[in-house]
Amino acid sequence: MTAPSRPEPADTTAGLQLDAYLPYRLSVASNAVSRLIARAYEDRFGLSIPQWRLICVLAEDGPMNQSALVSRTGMDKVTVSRAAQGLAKRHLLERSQNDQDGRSHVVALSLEGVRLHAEIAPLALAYEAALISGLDPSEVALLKRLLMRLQAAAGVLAGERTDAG
Amino acid sequence: MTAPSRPEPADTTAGLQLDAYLPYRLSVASNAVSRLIARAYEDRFGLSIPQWRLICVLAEDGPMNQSALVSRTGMDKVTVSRAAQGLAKRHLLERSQNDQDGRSHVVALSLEGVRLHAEIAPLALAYEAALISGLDPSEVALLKRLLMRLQAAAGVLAGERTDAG
DNA sequence: GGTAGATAGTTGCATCTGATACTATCTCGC
DNA sequence: GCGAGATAGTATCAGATGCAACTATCTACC
Repeated sequence: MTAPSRPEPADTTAGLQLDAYLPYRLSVASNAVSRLIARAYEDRFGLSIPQWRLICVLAEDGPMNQSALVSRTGMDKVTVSRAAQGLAKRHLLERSQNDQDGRSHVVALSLEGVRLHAEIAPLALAYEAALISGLDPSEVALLKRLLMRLQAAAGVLAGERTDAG
Repeated sequence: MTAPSRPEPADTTAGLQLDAYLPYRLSVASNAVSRLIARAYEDRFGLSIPQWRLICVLAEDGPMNQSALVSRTGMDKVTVSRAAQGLAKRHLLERSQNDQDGRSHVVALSLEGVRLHAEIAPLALAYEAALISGLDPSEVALLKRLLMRLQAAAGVLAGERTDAG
């Protein structure tokens, strides 16, 4: 029954500990990795993360219009628009009229863009390898799977529209 | 041996696939979760993520000065300063002079801040529970461990100063 | 074939973020 | 105690971000 002169701070946390809180761990880890990667691309190639993502997708899947890039990358359409403008200004990609639809342009990597992608890809893979060095491949596979699950769960909780409409 | 008229775009990816690229998966998952959480705190309690983190740390560990908050949360000192100012303006925390050091102030949750934390904590835990529902607890534990490993690896690669100097 | 609503993409704006520079205070060595 | 350098915190500025509004074009229906 003695009231402690200095109450335990832990008493007030109601079972919540920031260090063990998944959204916090996720955000801190992602920020650390993103900062690392963003700096590497920016310093060496003058590319932002959105720009690099567009290059990757276009290299993987070939030409497409911007709204396809939006759904493919999950980025905002404004982000995609500005990234594409920056890349076009450096002639890393080309926009051609879409005969089927006057509103949209078909975006494609230029030869120079393809060359840049081929140059960066090994570096990107090296960064990934360095990050996961010491981890078991099965752990990495599980990690990626869990991240996709979390992303999907967050989308559902945010009231994301699904195909079922 | 016939050359295809439309070359395989995958040929140019040099082994890199964005969807399987860990930094990408991490960033997308983190953004989805962060957006969800940030909206919940902002809409219901008018709190930003940095502000919420300060409240959590102060509730857990008790009063401390801002630089301790910086090292505890890993956030920028500017971010911490602004978050603390916002909370102080709402009287959710109090700043008192530090007799030992005239430069720093001791930051502590007010009674109202403690009450707000106690109110939000269950919601925060509910969000986490919803996000990981369907996952095995051992998977969640592994996920948190791997995220900390990645964060540490990114810090090392970024040339982060360690205690060893 | 003309009008209403949907869609592609851009621009404007308000906010957040972090790097830099600055003030105030502390510490150390003389 | 006094000056040089370190540290706590704030102010200022530039860039990134995303929402909302806008233009241009397409589609559907009458």
